Amino acid sequence: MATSTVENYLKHILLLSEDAGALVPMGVLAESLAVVPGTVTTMVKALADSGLVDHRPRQGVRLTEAGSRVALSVLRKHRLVETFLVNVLKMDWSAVHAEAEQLEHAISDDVLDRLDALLGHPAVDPHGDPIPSRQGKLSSQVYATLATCAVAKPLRIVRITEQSAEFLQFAEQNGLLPGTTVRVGDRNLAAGLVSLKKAGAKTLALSLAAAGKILVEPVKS
Amino acid sequence: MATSTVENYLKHILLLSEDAGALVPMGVLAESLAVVPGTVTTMVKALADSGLVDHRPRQGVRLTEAGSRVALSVLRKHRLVETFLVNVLKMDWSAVHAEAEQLEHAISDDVLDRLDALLGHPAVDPHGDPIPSRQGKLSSQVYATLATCAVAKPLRIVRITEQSAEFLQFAEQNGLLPGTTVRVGDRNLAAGLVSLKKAGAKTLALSLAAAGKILVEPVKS
DNA sequence: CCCCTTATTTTGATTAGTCAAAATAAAACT
DNA sequence: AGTTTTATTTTGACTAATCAAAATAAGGGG
Repeated sequence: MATSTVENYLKHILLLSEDAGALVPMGVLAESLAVVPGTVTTMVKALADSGLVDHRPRQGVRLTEAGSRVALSVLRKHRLVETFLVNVLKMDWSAVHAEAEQLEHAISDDVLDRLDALLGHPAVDPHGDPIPSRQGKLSSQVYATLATCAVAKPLRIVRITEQSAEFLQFAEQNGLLPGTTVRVGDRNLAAGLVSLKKAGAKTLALSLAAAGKILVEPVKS
Repeated sequence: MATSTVENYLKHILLLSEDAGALVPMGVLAESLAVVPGTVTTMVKALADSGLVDHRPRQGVRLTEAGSRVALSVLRKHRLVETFLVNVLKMDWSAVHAEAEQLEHAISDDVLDRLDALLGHPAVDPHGDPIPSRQGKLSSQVYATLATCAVAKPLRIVRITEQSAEFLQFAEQNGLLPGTTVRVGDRNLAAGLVSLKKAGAKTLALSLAAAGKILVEPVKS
């Protein structure tokens, strides 16, 4: 099991590499980790020995496949924990980053999966940053869902991520088809309910699970 | 801020001292921490230097006032986290101890308070062990509440911990007075609801907040 | 009272992670 | 090209936490 220091190095390398595979200069990494450059050189060489990074002396460092897996897992924990802290514990936006910084190293995969389910499998965290999937995919084209989007803002439904006939019928009967514009009136995570407003129609209540299957994008107005 | 190793030493000393102030032998502590005795001697001397414990050479160690505060705070985190994992994330009883062991060192007081509120201020964890109060009081005579007790088992109401007239009237009108025997039918933490069964009466739904104010004890039958 | 067992403490080493400061390589200007 | 600036790497040292194994007390029989 990687120590939390190792996890941090990998996470920072991931976040600092512009596009996948780009070399991160040692000085930049040192700055980001609030550590002197010499320390980074030492650690990075150790990480390279364990096969987690690829170290190009005097040039920089990048993640290997194995390192990338670890880094994405840590990032997933970080962002899901942030989402939990804001959506369930009603914590302040600005305070959650520091908290998550600690918790991301202490939380197990099992707990994480349950948290993910509780939150309705959000695609983005409260800041709008994409949450890597369980399989370690970090999609750049990310849609929010009705379970995770901003409230009160007008949204266009873009996709229903559920194949079952029952669910699709339910969506059709309530006019929740791709293209439709809706707004989330209120979201009560404790009760697992989302209330939805459609122009010229009465308010509709939706379970969190159902809401999580409806992808939306902000309407540019 | 105490390192998590320090927190662990203090927590173990607390749990191993039969009554407050009893000396814990070094060997017992070493066993409990899965560490060789020499290590414990070294660490305990360091803890004594920081004023967290009182070390009696060749006899044992006990917590000081300051050490006790830290230890109780860690224990509170551990037990509240366990309660959260079982009651909200529906994790297995047996698995939560190891998880909480990690999380207890990563969680802030702020997060803990919010978790405590979400759970309805439980007095005991899923194992029935008492949860220290925010002020660091660990009551030995501990009652469960309708928000935290075992389901389906018959329980006698022993106390209503709420002074407001409205609440007491509500309790009286629904026959929830000390001495009454009830059973919890189902508890849905996501929805914040507890359903209550009284012999020869229809099922009654109660909010988690209300349930948390009603202390009960198991009926010995 | 002396020896023997048992618990505790010392001593010397090790690992992970860090810093300060000197040494080195690469880039960037004249 | 030659020199200066800048980034990186080395080197030596430190802290927290640990172990192995030797040294030291404390008690408990005989």
